[in-house]
Amino acid sequence: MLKIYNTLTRTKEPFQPRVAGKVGMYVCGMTVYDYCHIGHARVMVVFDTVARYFRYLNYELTYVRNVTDIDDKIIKRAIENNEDYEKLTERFIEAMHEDERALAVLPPDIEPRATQSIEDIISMIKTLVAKDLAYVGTNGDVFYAVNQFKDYGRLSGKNMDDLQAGERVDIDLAKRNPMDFVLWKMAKTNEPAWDSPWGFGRPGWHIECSAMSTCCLGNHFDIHGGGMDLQFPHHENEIAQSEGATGEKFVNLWMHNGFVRIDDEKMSKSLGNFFTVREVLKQYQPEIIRFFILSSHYRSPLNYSDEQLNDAGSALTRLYTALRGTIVTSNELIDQDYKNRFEQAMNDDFNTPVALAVLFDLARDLNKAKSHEPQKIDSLAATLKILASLLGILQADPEAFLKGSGNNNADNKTIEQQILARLDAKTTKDWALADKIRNDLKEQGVILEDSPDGTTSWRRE
RNA sequence: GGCUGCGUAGCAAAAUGGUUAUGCAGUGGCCUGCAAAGCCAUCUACGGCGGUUCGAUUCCGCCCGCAGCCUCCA
Repeated sequence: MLKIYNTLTRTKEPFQPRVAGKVGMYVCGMTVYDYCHIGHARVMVVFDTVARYFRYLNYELTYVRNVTDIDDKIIKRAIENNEDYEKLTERFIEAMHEDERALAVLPPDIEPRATQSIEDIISMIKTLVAKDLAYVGTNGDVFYAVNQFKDYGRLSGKNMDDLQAGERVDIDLAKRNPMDFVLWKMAKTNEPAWDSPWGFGRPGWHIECSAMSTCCLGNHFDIHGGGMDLQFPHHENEIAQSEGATGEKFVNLWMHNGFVRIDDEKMSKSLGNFFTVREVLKQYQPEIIRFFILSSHYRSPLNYSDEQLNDAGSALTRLYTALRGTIVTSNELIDQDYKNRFEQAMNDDFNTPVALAVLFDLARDLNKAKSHEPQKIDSLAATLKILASLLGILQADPEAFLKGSGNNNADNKTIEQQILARLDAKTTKDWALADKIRNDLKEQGVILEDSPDGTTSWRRE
């Protein structure tokens, strides 16, 4: 039985789909004005893994992840770059897709964009205004009247009075209540704008997600996800908008992933302490990044450091080494014990660290089978590869992974030649020469491994 | 100040009211010409103080420390 932690109730709940056998999941995606950093990668990988697991459990999943392609930051960046804002967003959407593919993140089923959903957004705002949940402020912007929505603050555990007691900066006098938030923002000269009953402008950030999610998945759907920081105010506002407009319950289950940190501090654009995915990819194989992300539970903080990435690389190397030389053919050989243990881990709120631990136990068994019980090799290897596929890892050719890491110099052909030379030296028992060749390669980051059958395999460290 | 959450061995990271997590690193052994890889064995734990309990790292309370949200942020 799959259990998932629900932010709304702060407990793990047995997962109950709204419609038997089907799941609708919406995840807040990127605002595309810059390259994705490792924090964004975490969202993509985490929810990709969730999506893979739902499909594995035979749910008919509709996975929606939006793209925010119009907002203040985009406009600002476009002006800085002296670039058309649509060119800018196209560029970064393409870059995002490249990063996704590198990280083995399967594309969502639907990827709606704010600028392509303007009609839906306007119609939702109209409804909110008609229901008196929204009003036009003194500056012409349309605001949501937070006081009109009784459950406001429930998701994030905020109390309205406490919030108002807090020191809020820049209270916008156009609003009736400082907590009210923008639904429709009037355009300044030369800003991108769409016509609306309130004049030319653009949607506020929160409304687009309400409009796009309900359009794609219906007024009421199963799962809504995103980073922790979106809990308040973004998701709180989404609930107020959607439930306010439709009069129906919006989402059953809210999932929030933890942050990536650097030196125990949140990685974020505003702090400037972020690493982009493509930056990290220059140093590490993409699968190492994915493994690193899955090596901690999705709700825990994840500290980013070279040491951690290197460890992830070593760990993956161990798994691929176990898989080396095996041939995976059929699914029917899958080992039930390991499958059960793996599913148990994943069923417990997607506990990927435990799921990975199962894979390591499996790898040890596989290594043992290689020397003692060859008849078990095929089944164990198949089990390892199939279970790993649910996490989006171990799908590459082991040799390709083991030889492919590193940013070093020696080309494969030279390495192979050196190995042949060393094998000659070994047959004449010229250990000095054999060891010299091995050491020279080692200095270039190439590790040699002699096998009992007289051949030598190699990998990059 | 209010509200969340966290504090596990050298590092990372899980589970659990009494029994091996797991990975990397260390130590000893097997294997090897020597290595590497692999296998076997093994050393480092549960922030502090109280309480509940036959027994707590695990439940409860307090304290200390850390992070996040309360403003755009995955």
